[in-house]
Amino acid sequence: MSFTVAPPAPDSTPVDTDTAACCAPASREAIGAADAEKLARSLKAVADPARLRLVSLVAAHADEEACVCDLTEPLGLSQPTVSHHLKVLVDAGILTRDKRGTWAYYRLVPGALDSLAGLLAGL
Amino acid sequence: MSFTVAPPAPDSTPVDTDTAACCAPASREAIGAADAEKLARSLKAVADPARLRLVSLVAAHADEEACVCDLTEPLGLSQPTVSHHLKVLVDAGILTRDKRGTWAYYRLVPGALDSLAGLLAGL
DNA sequence: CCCATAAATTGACATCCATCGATGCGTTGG
DNA sequence: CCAACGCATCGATGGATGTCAATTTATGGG
Repeated sequence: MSFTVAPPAPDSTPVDTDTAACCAPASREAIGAADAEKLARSLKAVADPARLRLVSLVAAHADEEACVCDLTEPLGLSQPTVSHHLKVLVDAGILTRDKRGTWAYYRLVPGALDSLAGLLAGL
Repeated sequence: MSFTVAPPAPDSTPVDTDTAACCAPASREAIGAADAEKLARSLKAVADPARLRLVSLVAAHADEEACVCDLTEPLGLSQPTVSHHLKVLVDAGILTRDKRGTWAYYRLVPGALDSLAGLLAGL
């Protein structure tokens, strides 16, 4: 969604050519620093055992939505910790939060994981 | 910490969760704790701007291999830092190292990124 | 031999991060 | 109106992590 793989910078930076020292030159453009940082931020959100299990637990639920009370016990973590991880996943655009009454229901953002996986495979 | 998170049982189908309290029950099994930790370790290796750019730079090279001397300057990081990141990527099975003479050439492990992406998308 | 180069290792340091207990806020039910 | 419940936030803390300067190791050339 927000990741533009194409480099927005037309290159005021002279991409060298002078060295040609030990290796072959680049055949295509690599990822830009800004895109790398953005992609890394998204990957960091998923690169945690607890958060991976949270995503999996939410995806495994029958109607693909789950409340915190259902996620705390199978993880073996305290309720504040689970809330923290869920907030990270929501901020990263992986999950959505929907508070109905006393409970907060989380569900997967459709295509979010696939988008991440696609960007990773297309490096 | 009243109980250990990782059961000694093999990883395939460890838990049968009793039915939940407030929400719908799980329709399929979620990822196990051991698998989550292993996947998280691989994802952590890639969840860093510098390492993402390293992977991209290596992949972008003409013969898909690059030495440290070619990677230090475009990253804007010191040589020890680049060496450190490359070691992380090699340890994670993303890159391979091949020292020829004075130079060390790094290249992508075929299918490593796709495998990671597949595991991520299949959560 | 000795020096120059390439890369890895070490040690130190600052920052980030996962985790918890305690607390606050909003909702539900009696 | 008040107690109970679900969840978020706060503050603290121990451990992991990214970064660099200095040093070490290994290779090659004069």
